[in-house]
Amino acid sequence: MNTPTATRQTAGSRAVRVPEPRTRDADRTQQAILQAATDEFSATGLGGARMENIAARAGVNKRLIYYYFGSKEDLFLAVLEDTYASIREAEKKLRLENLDPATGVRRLVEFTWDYYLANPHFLTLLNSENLHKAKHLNRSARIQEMNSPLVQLLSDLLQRGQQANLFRGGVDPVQLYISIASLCYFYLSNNATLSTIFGRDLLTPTALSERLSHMTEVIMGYLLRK
Amino acid sequence: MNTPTATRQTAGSRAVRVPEPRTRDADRTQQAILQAATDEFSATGLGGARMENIAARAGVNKRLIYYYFGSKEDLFLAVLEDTYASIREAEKKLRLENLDPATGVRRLVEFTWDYYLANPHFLTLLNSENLHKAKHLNRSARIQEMNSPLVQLLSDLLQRGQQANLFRGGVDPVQLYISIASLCYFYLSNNATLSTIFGRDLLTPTALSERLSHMTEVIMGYLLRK
Amino acid sequence: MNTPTATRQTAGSRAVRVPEPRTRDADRTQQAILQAATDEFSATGLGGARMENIAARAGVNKRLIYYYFGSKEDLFLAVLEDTYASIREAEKKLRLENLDPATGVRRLVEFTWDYYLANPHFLTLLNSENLHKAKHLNRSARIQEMNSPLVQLLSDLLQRGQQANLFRGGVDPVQLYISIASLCYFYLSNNATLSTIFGRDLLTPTALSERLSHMTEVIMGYLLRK
Amino acid sequence: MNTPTATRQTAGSRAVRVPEPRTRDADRTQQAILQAATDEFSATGLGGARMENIAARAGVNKRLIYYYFGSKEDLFLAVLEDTYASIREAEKKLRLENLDPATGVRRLVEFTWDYYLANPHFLTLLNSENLHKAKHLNRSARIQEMNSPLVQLLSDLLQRGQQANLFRGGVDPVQLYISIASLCYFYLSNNATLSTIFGRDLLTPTALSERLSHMTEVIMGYLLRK
DNA sequence: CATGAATGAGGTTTCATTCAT
DNA sequence: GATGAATGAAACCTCATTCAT
Repeated sequence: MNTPTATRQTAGSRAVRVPEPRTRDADRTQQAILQAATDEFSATGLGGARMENIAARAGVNKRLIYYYFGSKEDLFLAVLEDTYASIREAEKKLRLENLDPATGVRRLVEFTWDYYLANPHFLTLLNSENLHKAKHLNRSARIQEMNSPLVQLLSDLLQRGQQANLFRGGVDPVQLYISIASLCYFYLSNNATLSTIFGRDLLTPTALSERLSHMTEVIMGYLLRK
Repeated sequence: MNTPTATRQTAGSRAVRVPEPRTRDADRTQQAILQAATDEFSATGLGGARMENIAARAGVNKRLIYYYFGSKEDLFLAVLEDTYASIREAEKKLRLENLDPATGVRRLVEFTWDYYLANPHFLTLLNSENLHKAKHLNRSARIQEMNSPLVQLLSDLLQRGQQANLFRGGVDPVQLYISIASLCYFYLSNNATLSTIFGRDLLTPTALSERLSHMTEVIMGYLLRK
Repeated sequence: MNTPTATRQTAGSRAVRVPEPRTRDADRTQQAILQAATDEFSATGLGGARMENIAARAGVNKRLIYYYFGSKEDLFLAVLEDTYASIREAEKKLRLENLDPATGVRRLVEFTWDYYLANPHFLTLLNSENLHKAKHLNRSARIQEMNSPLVQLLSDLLQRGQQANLFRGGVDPVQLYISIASLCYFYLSNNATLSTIFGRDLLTPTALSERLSHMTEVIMGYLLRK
Repeated sequence: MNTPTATRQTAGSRAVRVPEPRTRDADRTQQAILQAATDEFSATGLGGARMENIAARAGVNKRLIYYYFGSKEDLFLAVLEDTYASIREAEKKLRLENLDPATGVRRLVEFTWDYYLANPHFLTLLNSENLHKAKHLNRSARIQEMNSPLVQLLSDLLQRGQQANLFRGGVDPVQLYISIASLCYFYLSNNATLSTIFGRDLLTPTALSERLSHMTEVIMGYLLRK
């Protein structure tokens, strides 16, 4: 999404045609549809999304969506795949292996937070997919192999930190990864109801900055040896 | 709708019945509808829910739903109100003020985890409402006054813990409450996609038990003075 | 169709609601839809039929068709069942068992001819169903048990005729029944292309009368002992 | 359509090619389309046929069909013309005039039966065209002049048979021809519903052989002098 | 000779909702 | 208090066909 030159494939679902001779328009059109679908799906969920709106947003004929993506659900999967591809690509650009353990973990928390903040559709799309028990993702071969390399990186950080006698031992990197994601995700994803319940705007710059500090302290307070 | 004199309430909780000569059946029917709606909404989201299914689940005529609840969105709000009322009621039964600070916080983590586990619809319903930016809850006067008492309880625990030189200072109880909720909520709410991504069943008894340990350690590791 | 008082059931397919309290309107509406569907399906085939047209012909809302009949294919099956029910009912009114063998067979040829002439939709509907390899009828329990009683009657006639030394022996009643139907059916069903090929109007009163004579002679010429 | 100079023919038979410098591929492509269209139309009827499927079956681009045949209905007519051309060609190979009258008639029954058995699409295509009241054939000059030569041959056989005092007199050859076709056509065309109704597989080798015997006896029993 | 891209019209079906009793 | 009958609007999707190369 952010990298128009990357040969991002919408593939995975059957009906998608991969343009061999690389006609300019076809590619651009597919991108436009994908972008529009991302917006619509993230704004209203799978059930609430309207193919008509997606077509309008993309500036293309409704029929063309079916021509390229087959069906609403296949399009949804394509959007999910695209969304995951984007975050995985961003993750690759972190160079955690080059940082000292404590800085590395802090960097990871920041990255996760910033990414969710900058890509709110990521949260909504995942919520939709979870409502459907991941039935679309489970059909995708590509996603399964996109297993987050972060877990490996995190695992390395933890080991290095422990060997340096900085971090506590026995930490499951998957648990930690989920916890970091949890702290960032929930705050932003449930912001609307939380704000209502607590009667307090959670999205002011101050609030956001305080949240990041708090999360970092929670994670580091847990990890660092006493 | 045809009976303008009928005090049709969009409400839902048992206690708030109109003092007219109504049979018990009316109450039971409303409860059945509410329960059916909770199931349907949590299973498919607001957009995906079908009034027909709700009527079928409740074993009543579709028209009755409109008679009692006015519209689909009003029904959704009633479900939300009922859902919040239930968790608030459960929260009241905790007696954190009688526990020492560390035990109290641990107990709160457990309670949150257990409640989400036992009431999965709570997570889905909140996700739906957040997708809609809390527009239903914002219309409800009842909800807005239902601030979670846990924040106050947590605030007391934190103060007691700090005074006993057990807990670190400067902890915002709202931030901590949100963090506890985050750790429990995200793991369960996003279980489907997480399981797919990590290729690991996160709901086995062992996995659940490990998660609870991990979360408790994260929270206590952060809170306890070094 | 011809007998509005008969408790003709549109049943068979799942979605059909059988009106217990026998509301007048519901029954009349279902009949109207069935009649309209019969007309539309027989005029254009299953694929060519338009639900919109059926609704218009019946003077009801399109949605109502789905309310009563579930889907286009279920409606088609209901039409087929209704069509078969009608011809079976008409067949019952023949009293072949009371006629002498030769007269009985002649009467049967006449009946078949007259029925096809008076109910041209019967031919078209069967053609459509055969195009679909009887996939709708095969789903119907009712049809299977409606096995033509005519075969039994015909069998009796053949036996009586043979015992009286009038008819030849070794005649399979099913083969004969199919042959009688063939002679009538094909002439009428394929009339359009036959007329084009032979450049001769096959539907003038004279032509029809000649056809009936010819068919009767063919059948009797075959059956009667030399 | 884009090439007004191109002598695009709605025709279909091989011989009628335009004398322009065309490669063999063009001819082969047209044949492939025609064959694919025959299969698709006979399988699903005119209304049910999909241009997309025809293109896929023929292994050509959809646009090409329009280039060569103009429209779906024109293509359907081309298929009909091709189908009729084929049966007429087959009929020419019969040499009934060299056979004695009784053998000739028997041979004709056999031929008709065998041809329908070997070319089931013939039946389905005719049914479709009859559903549309022969509106396509009526537009074709070629078809209208293609009177079946069998009628003439049959007429001769009848005359010879009558002169030899073998056959009964006063038999209209058209009626007899239609009857022969009827007996063969209906059994095969309506096989699906008949099998369902009678609960008996009508296409086993034994059943087919018995049918041929029966039909031959019916026709000969009618024709032969007593 | 051939094709991928694109479309407008219209198809079946679904849905929340209301009418009439 | 309760229900079967009925509907208008709009959803997803399909189809024959044309555009541009």
